[in-house]
Amino acid sequence: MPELPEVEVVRRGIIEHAVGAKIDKATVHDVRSVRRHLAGPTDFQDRLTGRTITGAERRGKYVWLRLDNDDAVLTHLGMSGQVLIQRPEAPAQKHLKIVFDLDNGQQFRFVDQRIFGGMLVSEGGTKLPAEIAHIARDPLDPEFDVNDFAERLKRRRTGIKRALLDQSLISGIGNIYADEALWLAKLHYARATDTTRRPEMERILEAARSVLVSALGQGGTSFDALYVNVNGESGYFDRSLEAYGQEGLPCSRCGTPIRRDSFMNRSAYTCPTCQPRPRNGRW
DNA sequence: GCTTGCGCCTGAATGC
DNA sequence: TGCATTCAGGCGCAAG
Repeated sequence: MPELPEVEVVRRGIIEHAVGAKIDKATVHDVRSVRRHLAGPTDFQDRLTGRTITGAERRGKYVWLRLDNDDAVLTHLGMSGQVLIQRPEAPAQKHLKIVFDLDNGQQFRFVDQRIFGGMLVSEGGTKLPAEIAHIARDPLDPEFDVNDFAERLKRRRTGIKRALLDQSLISGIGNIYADEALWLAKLHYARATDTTRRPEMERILEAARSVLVSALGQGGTSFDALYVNVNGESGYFDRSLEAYGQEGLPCSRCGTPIRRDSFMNRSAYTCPTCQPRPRNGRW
């Protein structure tokens, strides 16, 4: 599934292959992929026709195209979304949802199997679309404010993993990277946020940056000239995961079998030795 | 205002 | 073998 590093790869690919191009025609093949564009698919298409793409920006796992009239095309890949830049004659993908015919001879294609992702046009949204004003900066963002994050984390009455997954507090961290970061920081997911001390918090941030940077290094390798890669697989899967999905396998630090717990209707993987469950933990 | 849980969606994996 | 059920995941929204 696409995580922050893949989204960043998409952004770079768009800059390389689509910025400067005019959208001759926009076609919505599945209305569900524009369900967050409340004015509907026809309005979505009309607003894009004739517009020139002037840039691509990212906040967390959202990426948006800047248009020459100050509108923005906000995109989220969800669980299974891909952005491809291909020639029109390339065969249509099974789950092709939205196509922009560009005047540079290419097509911008949005493909999404599970339809958790989608696109919308945000009026005047080139700087930061209003629809995602609540999304916090990610820990790699130079303007990420550590003190502000620490303060808000302290005020929470919840567990640390829930907090890491809350995109309004810190963005770009999904279930996989949350588990990896917590393993690296040697903290249990149920650690209460209000009692987390500053050094622990900095350990978590450092760990989160580390997994993101490492994945970004991997993700960047899989993109070529005509294909803006988001193959639906994280580059991070290329290197071994330490905790996520490793149930029963020995922890690489201490050899204790990794444990899987049900958590928020999902999974949480921990090393029971390196990441002992806190006495007053919170879910 | 904050926290928690549901529902969206498909296909692979699993169970009977 | 074939059908039915479960699971995975990010995020918006509603309920508590």
